[in-house]
Amino acid sequence: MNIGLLLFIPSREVENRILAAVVAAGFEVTQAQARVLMRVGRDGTRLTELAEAAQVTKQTAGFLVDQLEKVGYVERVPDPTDGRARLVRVTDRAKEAVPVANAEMARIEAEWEQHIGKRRMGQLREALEMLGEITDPYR
Amino acid sequence: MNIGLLLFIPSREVENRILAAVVAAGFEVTQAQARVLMRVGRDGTRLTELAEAAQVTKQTAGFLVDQLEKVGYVERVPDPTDGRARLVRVTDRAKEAVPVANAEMARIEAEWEQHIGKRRMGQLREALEMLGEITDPYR
DNA sequence: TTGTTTTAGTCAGATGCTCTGATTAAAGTA
DNA sequence: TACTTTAATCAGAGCATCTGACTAAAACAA
Repeated sequence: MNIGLLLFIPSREVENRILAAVVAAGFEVTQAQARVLMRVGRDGTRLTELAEAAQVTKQTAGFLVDQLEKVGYVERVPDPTDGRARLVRVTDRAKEAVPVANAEMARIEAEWEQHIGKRRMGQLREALEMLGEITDPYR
Repeated sequence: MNIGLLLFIPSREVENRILAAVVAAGFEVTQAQARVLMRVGRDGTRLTELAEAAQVTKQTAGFLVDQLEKVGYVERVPDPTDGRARLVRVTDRAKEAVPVANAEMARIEAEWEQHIGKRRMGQLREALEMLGEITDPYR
């Protein structure tokens, strides 16, 4: 079986379940918004960086940040080091979603480990981290 | 690092590169169309089955099959066993894309094996196949 | 300093993919 | 036969994404 599909299936499982958990906890956010939100750093991140990290155009990132801003999950503040730029920052309200997402992620990992064993989980993670070195465009 | 993201990055790499190779070979097809096309079986597949396999609604599958039909990559024939249904079949023209996709897949796997080693590739595949047992909704 | 080029972001417009809800026709069932 | 389920389509809508054009600030070159 095609390794692309083998990778895709569990990755979608993770995405779907984490989003479902966050939505169930009362956060109204879409998959696309979440992908952008996930990439916002501690001290704020520029739109251009978000676009690169999420693999979308600046326009798309801007569109999604507009929506996130409208519902109060991010805010835009001026970048003190560059008059053209603004920093996107996660609000306290949105930060409350983090533990929800982490808990679901831990649950998924536990289920997987239960099924394939601790050893194989370790091998899986090791192989994926190394693959990231050659497939991740953001590092 | 989040294992969902670790899985997603190489899976996207595979999808992007295979699509790019197929498009470069002169086939005009989109990612969404390709995902449906990939699921059409040897002797034809019903729209409903395609929708399930590709994780989309029947309407979406129908929309994509319409486009694929328009450019001549699939055809719809009556299902002899059920008057309501029709079978979607891949045309000879579209079948020519298969070796192109396979060649690119082989190239990717070779690159990965070069980077992480044969042993880890084997472990990766084994772990993913086992994970498929609990995460793949179509088996 | 002034002029040119690059960079950060936005505006406008279009397309593509996906969904929900309603409908038609055939098949299966009581 | 009458009812229910299934396969597919029609109609309408929303979201995500893109390309191209633009503005303003910053960086750089002469």
